[in-house]
Amino acid sequence: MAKNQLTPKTVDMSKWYTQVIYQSCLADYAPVKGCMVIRPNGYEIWENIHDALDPLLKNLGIRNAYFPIFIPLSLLNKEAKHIEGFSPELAIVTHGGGEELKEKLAIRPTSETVMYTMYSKWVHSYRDLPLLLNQWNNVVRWEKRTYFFLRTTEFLWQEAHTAHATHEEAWQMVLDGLSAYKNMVENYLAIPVISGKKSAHETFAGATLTTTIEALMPDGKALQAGTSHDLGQNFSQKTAFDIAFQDQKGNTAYAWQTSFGLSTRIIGALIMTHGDDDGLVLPPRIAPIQVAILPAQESEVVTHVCEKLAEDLKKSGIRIAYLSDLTHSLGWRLNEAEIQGTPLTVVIGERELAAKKLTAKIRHNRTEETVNIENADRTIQRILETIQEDMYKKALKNMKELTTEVQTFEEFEQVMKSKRGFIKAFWCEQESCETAIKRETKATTRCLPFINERGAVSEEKGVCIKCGKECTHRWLFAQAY
RNA sequence: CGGGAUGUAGCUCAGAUGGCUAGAGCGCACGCUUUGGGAGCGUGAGGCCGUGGGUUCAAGUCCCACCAUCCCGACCA
Repeated sequence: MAKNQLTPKTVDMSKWYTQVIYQSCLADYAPVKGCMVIRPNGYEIWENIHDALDPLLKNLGIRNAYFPIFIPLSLLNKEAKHIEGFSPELAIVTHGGGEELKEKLAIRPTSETVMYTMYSKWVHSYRDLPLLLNQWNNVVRWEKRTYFFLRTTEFLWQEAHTAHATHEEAWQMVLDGLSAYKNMVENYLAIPVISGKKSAHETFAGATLTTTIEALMPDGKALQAGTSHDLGQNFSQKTAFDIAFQDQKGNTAYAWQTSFGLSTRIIGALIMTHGDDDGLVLPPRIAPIQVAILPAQESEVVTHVCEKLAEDLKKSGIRIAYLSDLTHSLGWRLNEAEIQGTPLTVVIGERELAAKKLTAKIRHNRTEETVNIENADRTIQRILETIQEDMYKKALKNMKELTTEVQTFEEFEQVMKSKRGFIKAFWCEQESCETAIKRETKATTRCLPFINERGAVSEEKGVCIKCGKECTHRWLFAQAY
C-alpha cells in the first residue's frame, strides 16, 4: 500500500522517468541551471559502466590519461567545422585570479583540440603510432534545454582518441570502438542496439564519418547510445594540428585519427528500457546491489543463515545488501529493494527455515522462486545470469515489435503518428529529403545499419520514400531523444 | 531563443470574491504497541507564502517588475 505513487510508465513516460530518478535517489537538480548531482545510487551505476567498459578499451591497446579542462579558444578554432559545431554551446572563462585573461578559455565540450595539440608534439615517426589514449572526464555543453542524464550542461563520459599511420588501421579502430560499446551496452546494460553509420548531416563536427549505436526506448523514441568517429586527416593536417610523421620511406605523412565516446546519457537509456510502474529495474551485471537479503524475523537462526548466505555470495563476487534493520517492517524493506531496482531479493524467515528453502523474488518479472538453502549461493548466481539474459531478450523483443519496414511516405507518417519506433525506409541520401521528413514527421535518420562487424551495409534496389528517386540503402529512422 | 505554466513546511498540494494565531496528507523526531508487502495510536519539531516595489486601515490573496523552475518547440550526446 501507499508506495510513492509513480505515474505509470505508459501514461506519461517523461513524468515517470523523472519520478523514478527521484524515488530511487539516482540524481537531483543542482543549484546550477541545467546541472545535476549524480547521487551515490546513480554514480555507482556509472562506476560499474566504467568497470565494464574500461577493460574492453584496454584490450584495444588504449591507455588512460588526463588532459586539461580548459581549452584556449585559438585551439578550438583550428578545425573549422569543429568550432562551427561547438561554438553555440561553449562555456567560456574570461577571468582568472581576479584578472581578465588575455586569451579566453573554453571549458571543454570535447577534447579533440587539447589532445591533438599534444599529439602533434608526441608523434614524429611511424614508430610513435598508433597513439591510443582515452580519458574518463567531464565535459560542458551549454544546451538550451536539459533533462536528467539525457541532456545536462555538464556530463561525464569517456573519450578515446587514436592516431594511426594508415586509414585502414584507423577505420578498424572506429569499428572496434563501436563494437566495444555494443558489447558493453548489450551484455551489461541488457539494452539491444543497432550499429551503423550516420548521415552526413548527423556526422560529428569535424569528422569525415560517424558511426553510432542506436537504442530504442519503450515510448518509441530512439536514443544515440554511443558514437565512434572516423576523423580522417581533418585534425592532423598541417593547417590544423599538424600531426605529421615520417613514414618508413622517409616521406612526411599525416596521422589518421578516430575518436569515440560514451556518456552518462546511457544511464537514462538504462532507466527507460527496463524500469516499470514500480520504479527502477536494473540488470544484474550493472546493478550496484545484485542481491538484497532480508531477514523476516529477528532470531539467532535466521540471522545465522542470512549472514552465512551474505558471506558466501560475497565470496562469489556478488554485490549484496543485507537489509537487517528490523525497525523497518518486511514490507518496507521489500519495497526499498524494489525501488532500488535490485534484481533479486532473498527473504529468509522461520517459514523458509522450516522448509529449508529460501524465497527469491525476481524484480524484472515479479516472480518468485524457492531455492534450497544448501548451495544457495550457486543457485542464486545462476538465477542472476538468467535474469540478465531474460531482460535482454525482453528488451530485444520490444525493439523488434517497435521496428517497422515501410515502402511509402504515407506508411511512414502513419507509423510516426501511432507507435513510432524504428522505421526502415529507402532514402536517397540527399539532405533535402532528410530535412523534409524531419519537418513533417519529427523522425530523423538514425543510421544506415551495418550488417557485420566490418561496417558493411546491405545494397538493395528501391526508391526514396520522399522524392521517389532510385536508391540502394534502407536507412533507419526514428524520432530522437 | 519562441510558446505555455508554476513558485505557500523536506515532498505533494489546499488556502474562492483581500480580514484575526497560514492548513492538510505524506515524510521527519520521540514514546508505546507492532513486524511475511511501505503497520497503528499518541506527542512534537518544522514557514522572510520566490524577490522587490505598489494599492489598502489590512496582502499568501489585487497590480507592476524581476528572479527561478517545470512543460512544449528549435539546437544538441
